[in-house]
Amino acid sequence: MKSEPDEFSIDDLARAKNRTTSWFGVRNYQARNYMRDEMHVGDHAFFYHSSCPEPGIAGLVTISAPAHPDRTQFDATSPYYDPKATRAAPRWVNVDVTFVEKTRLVPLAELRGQKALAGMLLLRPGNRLSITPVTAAEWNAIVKLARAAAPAPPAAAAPTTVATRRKAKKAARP
DNA sequence: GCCAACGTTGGC
DNA sequence: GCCAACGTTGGC
Repeated sequence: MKSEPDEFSIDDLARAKNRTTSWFGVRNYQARNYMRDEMHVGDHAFFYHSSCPEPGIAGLVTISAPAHPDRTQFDATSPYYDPKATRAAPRWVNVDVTFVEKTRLVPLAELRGQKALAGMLLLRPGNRLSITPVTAAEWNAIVKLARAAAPAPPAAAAPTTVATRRKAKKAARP
């Protein structure tokens, strides 16, 4: 489950009341359907930080309430307001998620390097879905990764190319 | 900030 | 139902 940490991070969830939040704001039918049809109380999920300097898996959560109408769709002051949704016929639902554990940040690039995750939906090129299913094998592989030490960073910075030096020089001009 | 890859909208 | 235009996502 993706969230932009600027909006709501794993630390925000850890601080939230009952360490729980409604996963509001999903406005994609496929992602909604996963919450509505596939996610059950007690299921586990990864908390993924997206659209940020270091995208990747940041922690583990559990589903603590089944899908119910997303309140923000009725709130005209919310960025997630949907004028076509009515209380009689809500269009958007969300589950509740509860904090389980903050892990080390497992970067997207590291996930991409894992053979065991080659088929993972999250990593599929062009994938934009904010909620995607995880197989048991993928779950286990990632939890193992998260518990392992982070791989050592490269010993030295990448060598500067002529092109990037030119660019830097150009940018430095008054 | 750029851009590729999608999803949604709305005219026809 | 088609499809072009437009908006959004999200990595880089």
